[in-house]
Amino acid sequence: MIHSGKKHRRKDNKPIDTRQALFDAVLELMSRDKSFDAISLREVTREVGINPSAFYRHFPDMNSLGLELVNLSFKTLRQHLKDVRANPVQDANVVRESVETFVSYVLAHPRQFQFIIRAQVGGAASIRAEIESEHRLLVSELSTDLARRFDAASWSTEELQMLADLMIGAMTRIVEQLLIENRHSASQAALTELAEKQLQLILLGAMHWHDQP
Amino acid sequence: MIHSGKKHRRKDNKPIDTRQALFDAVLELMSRDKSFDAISLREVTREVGINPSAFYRHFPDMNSLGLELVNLSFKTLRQHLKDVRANPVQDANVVRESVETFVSYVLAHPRQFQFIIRAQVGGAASIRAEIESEHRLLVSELSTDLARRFDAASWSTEELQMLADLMIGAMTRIVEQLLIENRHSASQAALTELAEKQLQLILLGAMHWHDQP
DNA sequence: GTGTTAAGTGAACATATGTACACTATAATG
DNA sequence: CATTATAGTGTACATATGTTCACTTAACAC
Repeated sequence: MIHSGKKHRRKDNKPIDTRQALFDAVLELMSRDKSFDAISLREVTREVGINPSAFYRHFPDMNSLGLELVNLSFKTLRQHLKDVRANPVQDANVVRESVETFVSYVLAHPRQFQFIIRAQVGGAASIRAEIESEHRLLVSELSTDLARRFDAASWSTEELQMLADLMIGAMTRIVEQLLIENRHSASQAALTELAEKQLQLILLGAMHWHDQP
Repeated sequence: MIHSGKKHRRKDNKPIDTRQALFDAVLELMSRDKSFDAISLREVTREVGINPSAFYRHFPDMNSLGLELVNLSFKTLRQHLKDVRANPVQDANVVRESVETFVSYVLAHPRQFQFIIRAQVGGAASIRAEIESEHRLLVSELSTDLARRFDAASWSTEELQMLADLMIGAMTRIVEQLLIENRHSASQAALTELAEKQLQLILLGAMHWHDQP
């Protein structure tokens, strides 16, 4: 008999909690100086407090866990960016505002970003590919945003993507330093200011990009 | 008795070769979809073809091997950059020339760069710290270069470092895509052009950085 | 030559890993 | 209430790991 309806769920949603706990365990382990593919299945179940065999009730292997975690992380990130876009900054200093809210968001979800950043270059090809495609999505979204702010006629899609890629790249590196290097608030302020200046410089370049044909 | 002179070496320099072979083995293994801290000591010795115990004749543990590999990789990279600086580009199109020679260099030493990029976020804190300090060195060197090309009076050291960091960051991301994503020459050309445009845009921004006080 | 020292071997160990299988408990469904 | 599918347990096994120790080998210094 094939179940076409909903899956069975406990009253207290225990299975879902365990699933989430497995995600959390991976994030927790990675926040303790480990790359994703150096984390063993048994370590994860140990962290959660379940039997190693129980892992297979939720994922066929660690790689699948990783892939789902990528999607999950990007989904929340994309939702946040959507919210930010929904009420755009009125202030004259758009860059300052944007960078600051983004930095706060990163610092509020450090483990998710740490996971993404490490898995992006660290692990298996399938996971890297997934992150790469999510990254491209972000670039596209930003470039359509930028299209609205710049002279749409003179900027080609490729140029806009080049610009968006540069901006996201700069922010990615800021995030890396924010999370991996050191976490005292002194350097956080410095990094925020660094990000602001770098983005401002990029925008300045963009404003003069089509000065001489 | 303490040896103050040279160490004993075989006629055919075998010990040195083995040491190098251990480095090579790590690079080779990392080029096959693995982060540094997911590589076992036994894997490395297996790749070289020696007994696991023999590893300890050369390094106390994998971490030390990693640290030395970082230094080695950056030493050759820094030497290359020094050579490039020695005969500066005469051409009007400095950016194009610089990017193209750098991309060729990266493609000629893919495994070293792959190692650096992966170890930078992947592994143990000590290795990350070592890469971070080497990175800062590169930024400093570039910023003194830039000081010569820009109006030295109006640019502060911090601003120069901000600019250098942005440029190196952009190139780092290009290297990542060059090595990790895909390696067909079609995308290589596209990435080279992307790098050129991004650097040009950054320089454009830098030229107008002090327009309005 | 003889002795010394560095490099490499082979076997052994305690421990960790992924996965399989039979099992128990429990929540939802009929 | 009886059935059933899901989540989790316990055990087991083959395999992999880091590290140790006693050993062989071979190059160089004398």
